[in-house]
Amino acid sequence: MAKFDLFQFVPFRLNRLAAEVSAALSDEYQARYGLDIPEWRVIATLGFRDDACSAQFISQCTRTHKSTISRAVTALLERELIERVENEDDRRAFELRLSAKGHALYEELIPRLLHKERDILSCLTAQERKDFGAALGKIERSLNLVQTRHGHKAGAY
Amino acid sequence: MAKFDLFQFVPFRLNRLAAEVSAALSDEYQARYGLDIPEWRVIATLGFRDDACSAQFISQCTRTHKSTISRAVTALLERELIERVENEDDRRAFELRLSAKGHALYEELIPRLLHKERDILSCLTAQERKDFGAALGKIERSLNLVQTRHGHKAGAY
DNA sequence: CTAAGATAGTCTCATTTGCAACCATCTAAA
DNA sequence: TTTAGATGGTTGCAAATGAGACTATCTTAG
Repeated sequence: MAKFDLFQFVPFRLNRLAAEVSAALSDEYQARYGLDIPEWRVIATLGFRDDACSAQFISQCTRTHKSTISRAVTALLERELIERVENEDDRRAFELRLSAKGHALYEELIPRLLHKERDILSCLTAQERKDFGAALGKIERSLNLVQTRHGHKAGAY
Repeated sequence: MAKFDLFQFVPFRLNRLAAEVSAALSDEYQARYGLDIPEWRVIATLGFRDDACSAQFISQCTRTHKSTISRAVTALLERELIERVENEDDRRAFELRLSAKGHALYEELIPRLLHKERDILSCLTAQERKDFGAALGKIERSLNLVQTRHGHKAGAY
């Protein structure tokens, strides 16, 4: 059998790398702002979109379980970082959006995170970064992880 | 502020991708062989190395908490997939190695996993795969995730 | 209109995991 | 040697997470 090298095995490397990068970032949003990962994902999704969106939407596009998102939403509502209003068209769903306070946090946090990302990727040349991103994109598309313009997982509809 | 795009944010993408790839692989080692992720990591590390190694070593090179490894080792001992012998030089540590049964499982599992990996990366050209691996390597090295020939985390010693 | 099934969100429960205390052993320094 | 601190491994506990039941609401077929 061809010798197997765990440290060359891409799934393993992705896991390890993702864990490490997350740990590096959590210094920013966790230690400084008291956000855990699901909460940060809610904030990031709401901040990214100008209009409101549902918990379901956040769950789908961040690939986080709906119960996890539900808890994060509850916590963020209590901290008044987001707002929730009834959806007139569908009273099961709620429209979520950042509050002014949440938006301020978002605007403060984003540059820090982008800076961290730049740090982490600074070991690559500009071309390598571009190629790396493109490769990630290809793999994402082939695994059906990508969002369409309207934020729905391609292939899920 | 420059508009932030969560879906272009590499840390987020790595997390999502790693989770998805792990899920795809766990069909193999979980459903088929009843191994969870930490157990698979123990098996993979022991199978990769010809000689025995300690739980501590596995913990370090897979970046998995030592208590998690300890539990995985206990489970694998019970299933007789690995063996543990006292280390004469240091009676705190144990030498771990695959049992014959464990080795058979390893030999059976590895081709399946490599096949899955190939599937996942088949959306890339050979050159892109090479470049992607190289980029991962650069990032790993810059984050100090890489192992030396003797299996120690570079920079940790 | 009604019934059956789908969907949004919450909640409870079981599992997983990290943390940290702990024990045993080893190392180094006085 | 003695002692203080480091290290390998285990375990109890608490926090985080996913599965899935459940309620309320919506949709669609008849």
